[in-house]
Amino acid sequence: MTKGENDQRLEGLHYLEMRDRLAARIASGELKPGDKLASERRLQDELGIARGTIREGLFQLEAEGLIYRRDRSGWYVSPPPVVYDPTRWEGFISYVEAQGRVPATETVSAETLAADPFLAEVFGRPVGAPLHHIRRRRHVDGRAVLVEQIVVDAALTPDLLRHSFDQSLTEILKNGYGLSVARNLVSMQPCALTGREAEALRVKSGLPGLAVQRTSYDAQGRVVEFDREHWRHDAVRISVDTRVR
Amino acid sequence: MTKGENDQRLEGLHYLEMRDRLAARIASGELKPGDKLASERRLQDELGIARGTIREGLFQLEAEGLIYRRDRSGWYVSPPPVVYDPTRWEGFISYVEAQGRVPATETVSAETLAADPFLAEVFGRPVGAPLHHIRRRRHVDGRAVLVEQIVVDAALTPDLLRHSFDQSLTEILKNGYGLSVARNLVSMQPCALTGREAEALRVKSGLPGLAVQRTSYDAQGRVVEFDREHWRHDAVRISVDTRVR
DNA sequence: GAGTGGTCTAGACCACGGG
DNA sequence: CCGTGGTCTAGACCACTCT
Repeated sequence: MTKGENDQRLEGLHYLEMRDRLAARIASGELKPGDKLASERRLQDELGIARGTIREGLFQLEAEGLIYRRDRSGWYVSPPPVVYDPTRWEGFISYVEAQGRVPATETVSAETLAADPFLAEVFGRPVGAPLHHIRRRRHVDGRAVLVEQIVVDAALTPDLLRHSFDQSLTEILKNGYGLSVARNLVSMQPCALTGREAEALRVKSGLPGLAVQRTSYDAQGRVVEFDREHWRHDAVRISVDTRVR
Repeated sequence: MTKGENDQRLEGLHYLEMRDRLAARIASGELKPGDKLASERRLQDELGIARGTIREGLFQLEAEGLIYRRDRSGWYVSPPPVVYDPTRWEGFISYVEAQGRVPATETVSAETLAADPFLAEVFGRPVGAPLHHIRRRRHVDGRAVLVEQIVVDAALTPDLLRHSFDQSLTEILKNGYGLSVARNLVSMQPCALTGREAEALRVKSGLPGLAVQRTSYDAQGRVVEFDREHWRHDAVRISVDTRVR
């Protein structure tokens, strides 16, 4: 504390100090998206701070979306988020590409299940009615950013599961079944990624995320699609443009 | 681990174990919104786990929005979030009350400042044009849930700062100046509450939050209001209902 | 096998809240 | 003033990744 060697003087709290210093190096462009940070034990030695304190600072930067971790590999500078307008009926693939990023989709599972009371209510169908359930994981520039579970009414989309869902579901519904969307009901809430979602995104349980739930209706008021998405919190910015009713 | 005294056996990781146990007590209703948890040192003794590990579990529950802390007072069970539709031109006060909760507003500051280049661009006015800046803190049931900075064009709202802003700004703009909103551009991003925002909300720096930015236009396309809000992540759920263009 | 982050312990002192 | 959470230390071992 009394050695004036570098700029090592710590004015305030150690972890905020180190957070600010790293944030400045990222903002200045000295550290660029994708760059790997020094390991926690290296930082520990360099800064003369206990590892727990180092980690406290790293968690803050992670919460701010500036850095992220790859399990047991290291800490990396985050790429910029993609902008997402959940009210628009255009697919993930098209808006990610429009932003100059590389999207990818993986189908985790696809099956037809009987409607439970909640989904029966959503679709306005009897309990037990067949519904297609599709789970997908989606990537931007090679990083998994969201997992989603889509439910569609099997009565409107016979043989849907014969398709490949690694491409655009939007296109399949439109071209294959003449279904298009006239209205979206979207709800979003910050959440913690845990259990199945955390595993699928390969993040530590408890990382902040964003849960998005969307119900899409066609012009006749039928539910075309019911979608639950879990996003990495640092991967997305929501943007909505609306006329006031 | 080998004593079968209670249900104290730990199957997995200690902090996830304790998170799940507390989450279950909250879900079951044994712990209700507003209830205070046992202190960290009490939990340490009761569960036979180091305090750092206890805290790790508490942080997870905090990230999930199930509990929150009052600085150096203790941990409490969170109340349910309020539902917020940022595209609607109705005030905080009315939608909070409509949900059976008690809103409150505090004006932190109100001043007229010259437009910087960014705000000049937003308002389509020259740099240096006078803009009213209003900072407010808003509460639900006595808990501070958001801070906001509102900017309005002084040319459209002469003498605006003579009003009290502890009431509805919506009403003032409509009744006092005939300004109403036809279009909203809203952008949201998970963030970390730090510095000024964290202080104002009296939360620890680094707590996850939601940053909302809204630009409101009237029917003539003039910018009526530019608003930056920082919410506690556990206090709000966003809901949007739109027709597809 | 070496290096990384992930988990955990057992202490310590501090700053602030509230009775 | 006491109890609380907030910060910090200095270790340890584990599970996984990467090469």
